[in-house]
Amino acid sequence: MNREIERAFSSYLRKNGMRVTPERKAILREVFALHRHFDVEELFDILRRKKTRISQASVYRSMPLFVKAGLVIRTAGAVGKVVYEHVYGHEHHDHMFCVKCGKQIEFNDDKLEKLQVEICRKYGFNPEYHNLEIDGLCKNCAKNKRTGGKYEI
Amino acid sequence: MNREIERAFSSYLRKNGMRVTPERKAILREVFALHRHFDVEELFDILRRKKTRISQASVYRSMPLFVKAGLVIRTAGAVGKVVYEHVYGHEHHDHMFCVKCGKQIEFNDDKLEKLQVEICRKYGFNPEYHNLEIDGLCKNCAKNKRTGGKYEI
DNA sequence: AATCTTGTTGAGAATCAATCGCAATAAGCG
DNA sequence: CGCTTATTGCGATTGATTCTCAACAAGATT
Ligand SMILES: [Mn+2]
Ligand SMILES: [Mn+2]
Ligand SMILES: [Zn+2]
Ligand SMILES: [Zn+2]
Repeated sequence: MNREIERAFSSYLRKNGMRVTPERKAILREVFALHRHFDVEELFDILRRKKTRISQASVYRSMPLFVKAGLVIRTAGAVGKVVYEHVYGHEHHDHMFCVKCGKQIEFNDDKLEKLQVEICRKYGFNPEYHNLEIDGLCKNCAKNKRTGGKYEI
Repeated sequence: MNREIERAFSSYLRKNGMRVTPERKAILREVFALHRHFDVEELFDILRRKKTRISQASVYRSMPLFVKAGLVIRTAGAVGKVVYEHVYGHEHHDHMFCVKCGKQIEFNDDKLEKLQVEICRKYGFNPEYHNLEIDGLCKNCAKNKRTGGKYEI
């Protein structure tokens, strides 16, 4: 993981009278080693499978800190589940999600971003953040005709 | 509530070998009397405050039926909570959500919808449904300078 | 380096939403 | 009116997240 990230987080902690602990650093390291969306359970499993003896409670307690520090966001996942993704050093993107095979496509369209801002202006709304998830069928699943599908909406 | 909705739902039930019960009808009636996003807890409270003696389990069991029948969707709410909204007879719309006062703006922009379809085509993706939530500050809250805010992201 | 203050940790209990199991009930059909 | 079987209510259960609290340790102070 990047030194820069660790420094950014430590700085955030100190600025808010919190402490830099090995647990927090270890969790953060895993978050940035995971290049996909994940939930706390997955993250905890990974930490447990390694030597670390970090408690579940600490993982749950750390996530909101990462979010507030601007390093991680809560993002799109199966509806109703809390899912995270690291964003520090990444560009903003939106998602397509195949309801049949679970495939996830990340995309970024400049025209779309601009259009959203424009629409907000019409409503006098000040956008800070947005989340767009398009559900449907990926190229593969679209041709192999639809059947059941484990990721029902 | 509209007779038409009840008929549509009854028809869906019969078509699938399920039964039309007074409980299901009562829950559906409340869902369509509620003109905003809601979670199961709210819905159950409303039902309980009225004469009805419908169990929580029945409410939880009914929601997926309404969704499958195309009368209701799971939609945007505080991230991580399961929130519903009735859609039968309503046009598709997206949401802006004020993180300070909780105000919700529903909007529909044709250009935005078309652009999304276009982007999907580029990825060979077959969109079926999408969910766009823009978080930020509403007109009012934007001028009254930002402070805390009970609806943190 | 030793000491002090106070934020943090781990473990398990507690909480909360959602689901389940089952006996009693009642929808739908002949 | 009966028969079949889906549905209900209730309480128990699961699963995720939060809380409690005593032991610990980060970071400031001397
Ligand atoms: Mn992503
Ligand atoms: Mn809406
Ligand atoms: Zn697919
Ligand atoms: Zn507002």
